[in-house]
Formats: sequence, structure tokens, C-alpha cells
Amino acid sequence: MTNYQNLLKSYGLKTTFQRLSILKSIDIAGHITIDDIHKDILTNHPSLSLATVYNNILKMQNIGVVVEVPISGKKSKYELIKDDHIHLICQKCGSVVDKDINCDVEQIFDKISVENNFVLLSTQNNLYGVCKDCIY
Amino acid sequence: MTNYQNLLKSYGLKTTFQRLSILKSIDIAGHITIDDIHKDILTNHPSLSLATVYNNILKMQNIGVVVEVPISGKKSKYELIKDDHIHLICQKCGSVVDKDINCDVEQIFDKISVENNFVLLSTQNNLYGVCKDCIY
DNA sequence: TCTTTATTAATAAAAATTATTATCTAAGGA
DNA sequence: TCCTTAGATAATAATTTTTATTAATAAAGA
Ligand SMILES: [Mn+2]
Ligand SMILES: [Mn+2]
Ligand SMILES: [Zn+2]
Ligand SMILES: [Zn+2]
Repeated sequence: MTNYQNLLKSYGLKTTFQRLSILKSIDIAGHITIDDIHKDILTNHPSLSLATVYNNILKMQNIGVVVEVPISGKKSKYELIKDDHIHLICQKCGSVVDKDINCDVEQIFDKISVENNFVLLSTQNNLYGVCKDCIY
Repeated sequence: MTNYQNLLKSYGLKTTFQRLSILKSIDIAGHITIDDIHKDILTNHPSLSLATVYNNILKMQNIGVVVEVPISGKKSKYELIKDDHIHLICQKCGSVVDKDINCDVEQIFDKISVENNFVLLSTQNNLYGVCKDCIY
């Protein structure tokens, strides 16, 4: 993972064990809910407040380090900032897998945006279905 | 809008004023939150319970008439079922506009799914940015 | 080390969602 | 048209999720 300590500092956010733990938890999981971040960190830091996770996720969203991944019918998951990509979301087990987005797709999205005088900033591309481990 | 009365019936859901009002409200708005559906219907049906909106949205989601549109940083909106398409979502005013999805894009999504043994059922393609009315 | 200021934990408050239940109504049959 | 009945609604309570408050704490720089 990138140097998040410097990134936090550049936005005036102090480096705390809590923040680094949250980033580490997200990085390891790939995509994870607020609750699961909290549970994860609780194991070796039992006093972590859930509110602290909420607060910091919000702050780190605002500075662009963390991105919300809203998922139909489920609680949002969070990931570290990365280039636009595709999500394969399993409706059985809830897994979320990243896939590179094709250049052609990006061009088409750009074209649609231009046609509609829409200033495109980011995309979220969720493919819902059943993952290979859940077909039996 | 299609004949939702028959659709409800075919799934064993009784046709009620409340359900038809919800469907109509969604149809007219295009994309709308639970709260706004409730407020909308309240004007000429002041006794409508918010819980009734929640319950029915859930039931109509389950039978596939209504689809949740989760939006990063905001409350989900709901729309009537339609073919997969693209959303232009304005981060200033919150507007959501439908755009047809290009066949090429669909093919690429299919290809990615096949490559990953993923059974693709539906997609949600959110393009976040600033709409033409919000650039000044 | 000291000082300052942001951050945290703990808690309370608020907002959102779901559950419960008595009453009511849509739908089908007599 | 008038029952009958299963399912739906309204009202409310309960639960869950998220945000606000604040005293104590810890990071960062002097
Ligand atoms: Mn991702
Ligand atoms: Mn739509
Ligand atoms: Zn799965
Ligand atoms: Zn706008």
C-alpha cells in the first residue's frame, strides 16, 4: 500500500494508530464494511470506538483516500482509492472482486458524458451475479 | 408504464392504492428515495405510513418490479425495472439521468464475466460528476 | 519537555429501518 | 350483492445505524 502516513499529513490529518489501522484493514480486505473494520481492529485494540471508525472513514473519504462502494441491498463497503474499475459482486456470498476496466468502455463513458455536457469525475461499475465459488 | 396491476397479481400481491401510488410515484420521478415517495403520496393520502412504503418497496424489489439504485454518499433511490443502463449522477444537485448502455460495453462486461466464471445477472453503471445545469 | 490542537472514547442523541399487532380491505366465492 | 378470509395497512414500538457532544488523551512541532 502507498504511503498513507504522508498522504494523511499532507491533508492535515494526524497519523494515529486508529487511522492507520483502518487503512490497513481496508487494504487487506480489499472491500469491507464499517462494522467489519471495527470488529477487525477490536481484536488487538479493544477500546476502538465505532464512532471513530465512522468519523475517520468520512474524513478519509473527503480527502479522497477512501472510497465508498454502495451495493444494492447491502451495506456499503469501503476500499482504498484506485483507478476506476469494475466490481464483480456475488449475490450469494457477498464477495466483491476488482477487474480492470477496458479502455473502450472508458471511451464510451467519456463520449456519453460529452454528449450530455456532463463533467465526468468517477465511475462505479457493479456487475451483480453469482461468483464461481457459489455455483454448484 | 406497464400493467403493474397484473404484475402484482401474478406474484400474489394484492392491488392496493398504496402499491399503485408507490409505483406511480417512482414512475413519474424516475429515481426517488423512500422518503420522497412517502412525502409525495402523503399529499393526497395523508394516512400513508412510512413503514408501508418500506415494506412494499422491499416486496416489489423481491418480485423484481422495483430496483434499488445505491448512490455513493447519499440515500438509495428506487426506479422501476428496466434494461440495464447507465446513470449520470450529479454530485451537485443529486439528479440521476438514464442513458442507454452501448452494446459494446455489454459485450465487454459479458466477456469479463465469462473469463471469471461469473454468472452475470444485472449491472449498475454509475457515472458521477457534474450535470450541465450545475456548471456555471 | 512543553504547548497546542486535533483526536479519541464514551456516551447521548438523532435518524433510519424493521417488527408488532389490531384494524381494515381486496379478492374470490356463495 | 353479500360474506369470508387471507393478506395489507396504520400506528406504534423496538431496533439498528449514524451523527453529535464533550472530557480526556495523544500527536506534532517548538
Ligand atoms: Mn474495488
Ligand atoms: Mn435508472
Ligand atoms: Zn459467491
Ligand atoms: Zn446537477
